[in-house]
This record gives sequence, C-alpha cells and structure tokens, in this order.
Amino acid sequence: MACHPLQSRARGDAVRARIEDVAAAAGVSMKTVSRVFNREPNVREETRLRVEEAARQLKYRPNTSARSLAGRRSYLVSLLYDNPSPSYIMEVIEGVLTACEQSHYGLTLRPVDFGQRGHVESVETLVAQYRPDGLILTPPLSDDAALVKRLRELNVRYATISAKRDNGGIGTILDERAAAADMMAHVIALGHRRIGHITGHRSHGGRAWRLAGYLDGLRQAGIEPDPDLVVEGEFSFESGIAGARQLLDMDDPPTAIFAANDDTACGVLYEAAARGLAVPAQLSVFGFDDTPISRQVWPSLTTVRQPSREMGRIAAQQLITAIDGHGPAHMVRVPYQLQLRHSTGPAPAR
Amino acid sequence: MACHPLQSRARGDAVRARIEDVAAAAGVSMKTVSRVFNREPNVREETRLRVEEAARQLKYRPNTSARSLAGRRSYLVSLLYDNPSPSYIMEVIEGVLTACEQSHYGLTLRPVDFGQRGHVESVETLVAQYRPDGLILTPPLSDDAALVKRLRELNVRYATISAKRDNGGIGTILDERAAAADMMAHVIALGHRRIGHITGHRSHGGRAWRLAGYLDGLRQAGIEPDPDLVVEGEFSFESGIAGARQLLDMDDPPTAIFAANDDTACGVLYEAAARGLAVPAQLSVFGFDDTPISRQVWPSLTTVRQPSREMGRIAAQQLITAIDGHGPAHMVRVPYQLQLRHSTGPAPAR
DNA sequence: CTGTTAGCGCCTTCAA
DNA sequence: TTGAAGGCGCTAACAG
Repeated sequence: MACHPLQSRARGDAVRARIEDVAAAAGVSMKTVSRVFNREPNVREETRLRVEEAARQLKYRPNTSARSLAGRRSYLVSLLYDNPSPSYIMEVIEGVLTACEQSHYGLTLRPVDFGQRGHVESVETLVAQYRPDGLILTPPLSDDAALVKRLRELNVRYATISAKRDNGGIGTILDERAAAADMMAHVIALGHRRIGHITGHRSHGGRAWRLAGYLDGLRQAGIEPDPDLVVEGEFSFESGIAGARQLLDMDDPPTAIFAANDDTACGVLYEAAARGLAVPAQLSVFGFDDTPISRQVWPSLTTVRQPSREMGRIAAQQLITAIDGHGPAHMVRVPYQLQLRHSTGPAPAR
Repeated sequence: MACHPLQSRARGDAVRARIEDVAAAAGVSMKTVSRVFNREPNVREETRLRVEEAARQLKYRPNTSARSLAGRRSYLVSLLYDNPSPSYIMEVIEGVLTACEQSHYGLTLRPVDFGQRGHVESVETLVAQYRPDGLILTPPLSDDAALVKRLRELNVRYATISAKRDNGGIGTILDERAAAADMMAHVIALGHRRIGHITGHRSHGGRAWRLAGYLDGLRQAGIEPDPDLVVEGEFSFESGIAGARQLLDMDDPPTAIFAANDDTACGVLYEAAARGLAVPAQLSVFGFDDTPISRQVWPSLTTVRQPSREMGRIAAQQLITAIDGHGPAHMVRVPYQLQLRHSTGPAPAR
C-alpha cells in the first residue's frame, strides 16, 4: 500500500520506483524483492522471474543510500594508489569498476602519498568517513607494512594487487621473478652477454623480484653477474636517462639494458637516441608492464605484459566475495606474457 | 533516549557516535546539532561552540548514507569519461578529487561508451542508483548533444570540461583555437610554409577548434591553406601513423605536421623514425595537450599545455558551488601555454 | 519459501 | 532561536 502516491515524489524529473512499488506490482512482499536483488537464497524461481519483470517494467534501481543505512554497510570499495603510472592505474580502475558494477558496489579513489608522514592517517580518515566495506591496495601500497598493520588493527578488509609475497591474503599476484628471468633468457638467446639492469624504487615490491629474475636469468645461462651492471633507478623516465648514461659511459658498456619498467625503458631509449645509438642494432632495451607507451615509442618496446585490468577485476572480485561471504576468497595468481617488439634484437658483433 | 545502547553497535572496532549522542552531550536537540553541521543559520554562537566541542569529544562523523537518504542528496559528484587518454583522465581526476575533498563531496567514476547505443541510458542508471548531485563531463562527452539533452530533461546538474562552446553552462573551457593558431605562428616563424594537419575525431569538440586554429595561423601569415595537407585522424596513435604516411607520401610533402593531440603526434614521430626521417632536422612535429608522453619520447614533443588538473579542480568547484547554492557558478576560461621542446626546428633548406 | 515489524541515522516540516 | 514528530527506502530479525 503506497501511502505516498508516486506523483508526490515527482519533481519535474522522472518518478522513481521504490522497492515497495515493485513488491506491489509483483504481488509479493518487499522482503522478497530484496531477496531477489541481493541474490539471497529462498526464492522460488517463478517468483524471482515475476519480481525481475516487475522491476524492469518500473525501471527500479535500488537506492544506494537506503541500502547502506539499513544494511550497515556502504557497498563501497576504495582503491588506494600512489600513482606509479597513470595508465597503469587507469587500467586497474577499469577492471575494478567492472567487478564493482557486477556486484552493485561503488568505487571511491584515494591517492596516497606513500612517502609522506601522515599517509596511514589519511587512510584512516577515509575509512572513518566513507566506511568502505573493503580496500584495494596497488603497488607500492600493497607492501606498505605500516599501512597493512593498521588495517589489520582496524579490522578493515583489503585485497592487494602485486604484493611482494603471497601472505595468505586475498587479491592478485604475478610471478614477476619468473617473468624477468624468462625475458632475460630471450635476450641471452639473441646473443647478449653483458646485460645491464636499471632497478625499480626501493620501496616498491616489484624491484626485488625483477632484480632477482635478472640475476636468475644470468645464472641460468652460466653468466656471472657483474655488480657494475646494476644501477639504481626508481621506475621513472628520468631515472632511465640517468641509468642509461651511467651504463653507456662504462668502458665496457652493456649491449642490452633491462629497465625495471616501461617508463624507465623509455628514458633509456631517449638517451640512446640522444647519443645516436641505434636501437636495437647497437643496443637492445626492454622494460616491464606493457603500458600503452610501450607501443607508442619508436622502436616499440619489448616488455612483459601484466594483465592489469584483469588483476584489478579479480582483486575486486575476491574482495567482494570476502565481504559478501559468498564462498572463500583467495590470492589469485595471474599469468604474464612476453611482448616481443622492436627494441630488442641480436647482439652486435664485437 | 538511546534505545540502543552504544555497546550493542560495537563490533570489535571503535564505537560510532550518532547525532543523538552529540545532542545529549551538548544538552540540545538533534536538530540543533544538525544545524551546526550544515552551517544553517539560527544557532546562537555559544550553542554552536558547545555542540562543536561535544562532537569533537565523541569523534562524531555524520553518517553519509543517512544524510543522503533523509536529505535526498548524495553529496556525490560523478565524473563521466570516454577515455581519450588515461593520463589526461588521471590528471582531471586529481583535480576533481582536490575540489571534492575540500567540500566534503565524494567522487564516483563512470566510463561511458560514447559510440555505443545505450550510452545515455547507462548514465540514467548511474543517476538512478547513486543520485549524484552533479556530473562532470569530459571530452568528448562535453559535446554529446543527446546526453546533455537528457540531463536537462532529468534536471540533473552538470559541469563541462572543454566543451565546444560556452553555452552559458558551467565548467571550464580553454581557447583551443587561439592556442592552435599561436602554435602555428611559432612554426611559421621557423620558416615552415607547408604544414600538414592530422585532425581529431569528428565527434570530439576539440577537432573543430584545432582545425580552425590551424587555418587561422596559415591565413594570418598570408599562406593559402592547401586542402590536401589536412588529413583525417581520430586522436589516436594509429591515426598518427596513417596520417603521417599519407602526408609524407605526397609529391610535395609538408616540412611540419601539426597533430591534433599528443598521441597522434607520437604516431607521426614513429612513422618518421621508421622512415629514417630526422626530427626536427627534416620534419617538425607538434601536438596538443602536453600529456606526460610528450616528455617521454625522443625527440620530446612541442605541444600546447592544457592545465588539465586545474580544469578538473575548477569544474568540480563550480559544480559544487552550483549545487550548494553558495553564489553563482560560471564557465571559467583557463589559459593555455606553448611548450616548445625538441620536435620542432627551422624548416629545412629546399 | 515468504511475510511482518522495527528500526538504520539523519533531515524536513511545523510548532513553540 | 530551538525542538518534536515523522519519514527517507531499505534490510535484519524473527515469524509463519
């Protein structure tokens, strides 16, 4: 019995159907409609269909605020990031949004200044204000010990993307070490023996795995690693330029450079071009991540493809599964792929 | 009269104060607390202070869902985009977030498939579900007539970023035509006379202004535009390659190419490199937008800087001003800037 | 399998 | 300038 005739709620814009209206149209109670929409058990198939049809007719959309208030949960997931690269984050966002929409969850974004002093507190503020039902951490936040510790204390659920190790948490992870080693094997097969590496930032979990994979690759080929060929970087274009300078200025420079990510690799390409070094004829370069830029430079970049969108989608999915209690959630391992493009080639004759 | 003692709501984590608790602590009614928090008039200064003190003591944070439900507003702003470029969107997002946080508004994202059939309906769903108090449209959505028409009908407030024309709406806009003309003047001053243009996508408002600026630049220098020098593009890397091929294959190829955005310009650089054409010695290239990629290619790209972050911030600010009714909101014109880098140089001797 | 009842925490209306 | 009552649209807990 709608005690508030629809007309009274119209305000020039289209009238909004409520759960009550759907219930009336389908000849069931509000609760049954609620069950259908929340995929709860204990609804006869026939009833479900009737409700769904009525909802469609009335263009019913559950009101998020009311749901949150009554259900004591926000139906909100927060993505925390510290901008490693905008295109990476945008890809992750797309994946997360896909999962969120399927499960009728909303997404909020939270840029976090990892380096900054009050960064954990800023997350606490977010939690206090929006009460997200869960958080998704992207690198380097996935390995932020202080943050994770506090989230545990606050009893806030979270999923991680590309955390350093599979801590029994939930989210997605990729075997970066094996990927880097595979890529090394490929380049070594092209005849390269002196291969330089520009590392990632120290605070970033990826750094260690990529470096380890670099060393694995060399050792597996029986090549003794030369510490001089490993230079510090920080996942940035600028550090790629600096690293390339350092490596190329050596008396016995490498014939190939493994940059810890694509931005860094672009810096290497830049420096090579500035020196008139032909890539890949005189120098091979390869990166990691397969961000769009790797296809938009010349020569296009050989790199490791991470399925970032998929990783975002799966991480969100696992998180929501955990929140809703629909079965157990896991740390899902996703596959990588070598993208062989034009920046790598046979080692130059000596 | 808390009929539900605080303890019963605790669930391992900190207890949450309600407006009722604050009212009791301050010795006033709920409504008075509400007035203080919403900055409504009719509260004595002394009372306000008492309430604020009580709120601080109890660490009171208004419950967003309850506010939204009762107040029929969501304190939410939605950003609609169709991914022209991830880095562009991320910059806009950062600006929007800044403004939102200042005004205690939340942000939701909505990727929209502009080309797709049901795209307007997908926005309606968003509106029905989350009831955002306002929308922010980025290009090419800012010029989506069907969408804008529907929003008007639904009486949904929105701000536009870089709309084709200043329709008396609110948001931010930049004089792309003048910017393009200025850039042309710069290149013409370098001695170029035959300058090609690869346009943007037809559905995108920026296309027309940039093309107009290109023609303005030529005419102001007394150069008769050659229609063959204008080729169709679509703001993508691939269309830059295709456009460059078309232009460079001409009998009398241009000595400079104006690409309608940076991605397109990268395609031109790619094609030039593939042909062994030296940039800028043999060919000058320039783009538009100043996305990060323009600094990460070699040679770095001469382009027009749009203050995307600022545009996001201001658009959100204007929108929120309109929502809250705190004074009039406007269409704010922001300045552009020429970024002269290494992809442009003197015209080659004939 | 389905329905009823009683709020979730806040704002709106109207009275004081 | 302040307060009391009622309801926003939905779900939880319990009953059938």
